[in-house]
Amino acid sequence: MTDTRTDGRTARGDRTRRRILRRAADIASTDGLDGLSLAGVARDLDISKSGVLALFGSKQDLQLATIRTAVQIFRERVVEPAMTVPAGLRRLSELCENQLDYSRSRVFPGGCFFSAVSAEFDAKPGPVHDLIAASVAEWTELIEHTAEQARHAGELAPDADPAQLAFELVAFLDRANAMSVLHDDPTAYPKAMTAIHHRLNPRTRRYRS
Amino acid sequence: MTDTRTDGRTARGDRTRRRILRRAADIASTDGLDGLSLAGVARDLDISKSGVLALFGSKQDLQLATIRTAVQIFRERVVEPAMTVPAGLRRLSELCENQLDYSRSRVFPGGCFFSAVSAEFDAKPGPVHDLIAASVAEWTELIEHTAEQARHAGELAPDADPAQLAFELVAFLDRANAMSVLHDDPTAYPKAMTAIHHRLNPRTRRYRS
DNA sequence: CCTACCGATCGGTAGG
DNA sequence: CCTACCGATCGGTAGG
Repeated sequence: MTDTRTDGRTARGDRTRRRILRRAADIASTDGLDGLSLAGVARDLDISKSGVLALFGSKQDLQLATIRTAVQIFRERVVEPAMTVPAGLRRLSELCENQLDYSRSRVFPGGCFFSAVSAEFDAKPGPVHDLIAASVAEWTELIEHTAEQARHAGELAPDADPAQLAFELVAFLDRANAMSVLHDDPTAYPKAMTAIHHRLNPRTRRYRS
Repeated sequence: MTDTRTDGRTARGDRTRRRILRRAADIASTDGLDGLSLAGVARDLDISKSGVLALFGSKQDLQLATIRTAVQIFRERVVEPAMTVPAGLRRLSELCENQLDYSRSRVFPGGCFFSAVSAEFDAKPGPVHDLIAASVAEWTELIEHTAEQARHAGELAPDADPAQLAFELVAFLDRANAMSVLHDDPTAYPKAMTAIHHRLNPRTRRYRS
């Protein structure tokens, strides 16, 4: 069970698993998690459909593992780099800029992975919906929490509303992604940057909820 | 060709066609335009799959006709009622409120039809993508045009940026729909209303781009 | 990880 | 609008 031959097989399985998941996340960002087919991802990676199924058990399990992979990529690309700057307004700005950069640079070919699959599963009950909703909520709560830290640090007006601010910031981020992917509109990201800076910069920080 | 028997058949075909399209729009708002299947809509309406195909020609033609139906419903529900109030700030406000009401009241069971199908087809080239993009652009251009009218009427600062204002307003509308459908969050629409009023109300109209 | 298979469902056609 | 059919593709299983 633990000899080198079995270890080699396990290691190979892990590598294949990661290749499948990365490809699955790319496919899902353009075609959706339902549009993601076992046969399709297998064909792309030159393995058999049953090979994919042997590693993941069922299509739904592949969908769930794909979402977890996208969460990990999002964390590495957007969240973790912002944790190197101090909590508060600077970190809030950094999170927004990183998210726009993640969308703009097409880390996933269909733009933001979560915008794509949220709209697909928002009205469909089940474990896939629930994992997407929890993953998205984690992000919006981070934005809101960071806004609250900024308020506590005196970087926002004492009567500022962190939940309202988070709503507006996330709205700008999502809208920029949608405009860019649907219309290929180059003004999308600059408009989001302008809107975000108006909410976060000193000159307009007097703005109240 | 024009006797009563043929007329009766044509009239029956039109009625069936409308029933199919209204049902197809409901299905597409939750399951997407690809999730919409000829057999599925036929089953729901107790007609044969080939009956649907006889009336629409192909699945893609059904998808295109479904989008046109949703556009018509959106116009009747959101745009036309706002045309009874004067152009400018009041109409801009009315358009936003009507859109929130259209989303909140679930005219389509999956929330805003266009948010659902935009995310589905934004990264897929073809005539369905193009019709969705054109329909969505018509709406955002109406918002921008109305903001421009408000500026000309002196209801916005002379240096206000209608395109930037439209970006922010549409962002709030889309975000409220997404939060409500994905998380069933009751705070979504009030937050959008708050954000919109801050952009459009006298007290904060001094806000500049 | 593989081949070989299963039933179900898909979009679409033939012919009426 | 219908019945009867087509090939293709789907997710999944058997057995290795």
